[in-house]
Amino acid sequence: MSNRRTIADRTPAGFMLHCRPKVLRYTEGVKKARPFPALIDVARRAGVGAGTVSRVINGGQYVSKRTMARVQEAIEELGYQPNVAARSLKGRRTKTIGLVVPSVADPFFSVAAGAIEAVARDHGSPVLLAQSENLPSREREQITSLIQRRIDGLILVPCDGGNLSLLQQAAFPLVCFDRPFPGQPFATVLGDNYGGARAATEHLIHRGYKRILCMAGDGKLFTSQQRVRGHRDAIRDAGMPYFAELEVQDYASASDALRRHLLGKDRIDAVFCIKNLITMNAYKILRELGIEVPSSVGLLGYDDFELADTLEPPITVVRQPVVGIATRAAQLLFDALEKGKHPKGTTTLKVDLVYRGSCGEMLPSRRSI
Amino acid sequence: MSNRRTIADRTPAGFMLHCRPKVLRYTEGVKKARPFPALIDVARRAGVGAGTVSRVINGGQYVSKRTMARVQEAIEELGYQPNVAARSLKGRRTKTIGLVVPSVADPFFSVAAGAIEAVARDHGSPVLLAQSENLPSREREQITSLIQRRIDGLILVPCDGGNLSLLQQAAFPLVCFDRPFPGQPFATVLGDNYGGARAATEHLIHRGYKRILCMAGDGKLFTSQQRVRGHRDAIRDAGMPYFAELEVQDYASASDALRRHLLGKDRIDAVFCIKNLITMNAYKILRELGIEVPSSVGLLGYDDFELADTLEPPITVVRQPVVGIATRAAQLLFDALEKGKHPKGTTTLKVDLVYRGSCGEMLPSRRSI
DNA sequence: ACCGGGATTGAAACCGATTCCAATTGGACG
DNA sequence: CGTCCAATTGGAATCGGTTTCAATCCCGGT
Repeated sequence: MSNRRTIADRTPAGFMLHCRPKVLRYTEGVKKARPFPALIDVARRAGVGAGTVSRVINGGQYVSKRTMARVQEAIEELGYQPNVAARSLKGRRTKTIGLVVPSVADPFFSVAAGAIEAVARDHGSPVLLAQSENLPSREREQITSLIQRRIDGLILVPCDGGNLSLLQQAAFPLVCFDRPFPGQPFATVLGDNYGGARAATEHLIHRGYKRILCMAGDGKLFTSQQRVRGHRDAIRDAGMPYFAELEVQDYASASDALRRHLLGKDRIDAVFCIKNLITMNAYKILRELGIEVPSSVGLLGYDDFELADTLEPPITVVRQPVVGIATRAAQLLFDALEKGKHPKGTTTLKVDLVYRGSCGEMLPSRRSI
Repeated sequence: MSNRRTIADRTPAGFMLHCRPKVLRYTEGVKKARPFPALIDVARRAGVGAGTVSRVINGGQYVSKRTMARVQEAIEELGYQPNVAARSLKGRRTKTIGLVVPSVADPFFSVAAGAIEAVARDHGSPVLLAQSENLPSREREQITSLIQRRIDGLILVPCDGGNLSLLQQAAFPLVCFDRPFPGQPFATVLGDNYGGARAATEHLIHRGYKRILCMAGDGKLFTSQQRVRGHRDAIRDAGMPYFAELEVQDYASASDALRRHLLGKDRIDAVFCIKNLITMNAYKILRELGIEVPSSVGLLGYDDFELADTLEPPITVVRQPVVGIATRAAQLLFDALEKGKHPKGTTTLKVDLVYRGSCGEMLPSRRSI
């Protein structure tokens, strides 16, 4: 049985053809099996118009106390929850932001995601989470999906410049995080990769290490490139010879390369690891080979990690202010959204060199870069 | 020149009063500054009706090849992106799921979140991420926020039973993850906490340890309780005496308690840590005090962690199949969404006891529980 | 030229909010 | 008690899609 009602029920037949007026949207008494009560249901229950309920929900300007109370009561009774999708259709704001990271399982990005969610929540916007896996095509899919959901703004760890047109068309505020957008002046927040790596290598040199192996991970990534650059410049400025073979630019061969350089002739006497997991891996290998750290070989890692201070010896690292970077990025985004000040330029946050002992330092301490 | 057409053009004036027809929604020539082109823009560009464009987008049933091509072209030219909010308003599906975890910075949950996002993406649904911090009030806020966004389904790590009514009213599929919903038969996926802990303690006992300190973390959490229960039962079934003072139920006093029990009289000879971070902390303290592991004191942790196999000695742990649990939860949810089979009951996944050496085992190996 | 019927198509209702506008109400005041 | 102005209020258009319905098109068959 259909509860659909057309004008035919109320209009003389002759009118039908030329003048088909709007049908009443909700027919009283007919209970639609809607999962959630809608605003109109609240309105009817309180015996007021839709506009009035809307006004009550949005701060209650121009609504009498009595009406307000009645509406509030109806809202309570029905357990009314406004539909953000409908609201944003008219209002142009979804109160939702997007976050695209390579992988949330990565401790760096998971901590960042946590901090970003916290800021977003304080502003009443949940976070739509997407992972790009550092794949341009995946990134594109994810951004498209977020655009179709009309996010108010996006925090992105760009892995590719190819999606520029997508982003330009979208025209919502964008903040890049950890990496800049290739060749574009989008707002960006990141740690001082160059400075951190440079200070790290200078430290190694200063401690007397001469042949430093640089384990760079994925050489195509911006962070990796910057850190390698800092490393190279430190070597050059110290007047030391530069050896191309002492840079390992990919994950796959990293372990083998390290082993080779630790055992063959022309042995290295220090390892500079450009990322978390690489450092841990290098530590494992050094242990496995029974090489003394720091006396035979020095070890220095980029990114701090749980237990870095507990290993034997404790590992000296460059520590990025992850939460600070993430929070800053989120704040920039909400400044743009709420105060309209569109963020531009790059914010580079200082990093710390945390002395712990894997390069032969005495006491735990640190220096700000 | 307007080709705006109201019914007035075709209707005798007298009809107007009683029968006020709808005005055409878009007047050509007036370019609205809309951030994104809408379906109607595509329709006009292609010279077809809105319905036709909609049909093209949704699979192209009942559309001629020629029209189809024309519409596709218009979509390309305008860079049209459908508005999911508008779509879901009518269609009742937001193609978005919610995920509420205590904290994404926690490695356990970040890995889980990554796995869940991966499954969700495969189904074309991004994930709305929310953190509860294990606070009931926060959990409530977050769930409310997700409901207002009309998520299709929710994966929840419940920290409180107080939000039941909210969830019941919402009536979307819900899958609990890592913990059950207190007193409710919602679908749940978790590891075998009881069995894992029991096997762990049995192992310690079997290795000859007699006085085992159980560091339980937050004793109010389900996982903690289950594991403590497994631990107790193992002790009881071994016919060993049970000492209440050997259970530490909160984080704050954990370190002090451990130190006390390691140094005072009636010393313990093993530590069973119920969570990741607690294990790492215990390891630090054991090291700091110069206590030999496993000869003086045995150490066993719940949850595997990076470097557990590299510490000296490598740490024996109970390993949960995190990705498996998370993936299963996500799959249950999408089964519900796509195949309509509403999930019920609890799925308990097996855990592994990974023998590494911190309890005096010989070789690395493992046993499935 | 006429007819039946399936393939296409456009128009308009509808989803659930916001917002503008016009109408009504209420209170102060003369 | 009538006026006037401001505070309230209801109604309708609108956002951007989906979906139903009826109209039209196109065909072969007669």
